[in-house]
Amino acid sequence: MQIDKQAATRLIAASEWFRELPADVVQQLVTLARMKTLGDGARLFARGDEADGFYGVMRGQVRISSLGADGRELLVAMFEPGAWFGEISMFDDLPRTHDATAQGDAELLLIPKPAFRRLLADDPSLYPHFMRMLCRKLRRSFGYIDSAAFLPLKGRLAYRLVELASLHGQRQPDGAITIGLHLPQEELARMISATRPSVSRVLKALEAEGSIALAYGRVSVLDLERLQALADGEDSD
Amino acid sequence: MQIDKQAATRLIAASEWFRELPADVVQQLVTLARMKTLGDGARLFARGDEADGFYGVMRGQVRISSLGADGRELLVAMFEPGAWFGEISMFDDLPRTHDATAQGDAELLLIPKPAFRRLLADDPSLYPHFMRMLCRKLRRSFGYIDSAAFLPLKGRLAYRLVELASLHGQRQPDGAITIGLHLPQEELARMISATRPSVSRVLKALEAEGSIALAYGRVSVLDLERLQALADGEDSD
DNA sequence: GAGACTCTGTCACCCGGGCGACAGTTCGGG
DNA sequence: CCCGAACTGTCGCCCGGGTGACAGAGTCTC
Repeated sequence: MQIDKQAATRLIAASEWFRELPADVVQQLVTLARMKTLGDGARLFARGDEADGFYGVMRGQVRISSLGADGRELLVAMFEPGAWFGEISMFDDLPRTHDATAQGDAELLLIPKPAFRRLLADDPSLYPHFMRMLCRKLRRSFGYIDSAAFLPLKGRLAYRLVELASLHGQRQPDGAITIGLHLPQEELARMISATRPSVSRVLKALEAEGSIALAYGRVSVLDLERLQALADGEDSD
Repeated sequence: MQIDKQAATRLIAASEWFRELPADVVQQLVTLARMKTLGDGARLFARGDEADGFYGVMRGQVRISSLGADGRELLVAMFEPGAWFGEISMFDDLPRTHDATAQGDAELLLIPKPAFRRLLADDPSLYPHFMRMLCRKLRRSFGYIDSAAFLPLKGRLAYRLVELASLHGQRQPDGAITIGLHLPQEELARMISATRPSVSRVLKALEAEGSIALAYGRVSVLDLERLQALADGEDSD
């Protein structure tokens, strides 16, 4: 698997994780990095697997999810080109917390764990930044927990749409925010642990209110304030 | 507020967070630490507050919780003497993520944020350890999210009891594990976002199975395996 | 040991949302 | 351009668990 040094350098240097690294360290990482190609639906790792390294997305998408004992899936995140994931096991040396599978053909850059750890050991000044990244993830988890604990389906969906808009949203000339993911209702349902028909009902309701616009496998946010209010539990139905 | 140097030294030196610190640094922390006394039910901080420091429990208990828009409470954790909390805001400099109130009269040790940050700055070798602590918290969050997403009430309760047993359990001579907290059903209900009557029903069922023993405001675990199986979603009702 | 408070058991009623199913629509590939 | 696959709208039925309420039991205080 030939590695595209240009692209790898860009992926690393532009990432939130490594953007503060000096150029020579980035180059060093590039030489240590490996390429990984995955076909649509291929599993990268599963919860409980020992971790091989830290992954960056070059092409395609990676789906992060949890599987219930009954086979139901909780869709935790979708990573797109430029994003990095899998860091937790780098820091605590424990197994993977989630499943990761390719969504569409994907190309990933892998920084092997030894390389990552050496990077840290060589330059401890990286820690504060990485720490902040972890804290951010924790805060996001707490937000999700609260939304799951307090909100009815409509609120949870609104919460998730706000998040998706901020992570994957593209502002349109008319002010709408299109979510740049293939988002069938089934997929949304898996994100908020609900069922497809329920999501359908609520989406229709939100559309009727004018809060969102719907297209085949696609959602746009028209009234972010309104969704935010719903996500905050302002139950003005 | 006079600070008991003996006790403070013990609290710091024995903690999971600071146990690797050399004695002189511990002493330095003691001199920088402040004492805080809280009456029953007094609020230490609320979500959104700016953070003043890192807290250790000397006496009493601290309740960590989240408040929904409708006033419902999600009980996240109860900290007892020896435990430390409030670290997230130390690392990312952002506001508190949860509410903290005293449960019964409590005495806390506060390491002010500047002191904590200086500690880190002076000795970056502390980072890896703190990072692991954060990762642990993240993993716990993920566990909670999964349990909330996949398990019915009975499973969620079992999950929580297993956790409580490991955090607050005291092994009895007869092999039972008594949970060393005052645990009325109302309290359990707040932990798993359910209602008291439902918890009552499920507790009775678990008692009838012989998985737990109940007393007034107290729960003992008799069959940890069984609870674990329920928490894993093995739905052999 | 009386009274107050807290905790527990258990009702009857209700409702959000799951389940299963099916028809209609949109899209994409040959 | 057509066919099959993927997606959506919408049923009717059902059930886990919420709501409100009340009586009984345990515990603490004075």
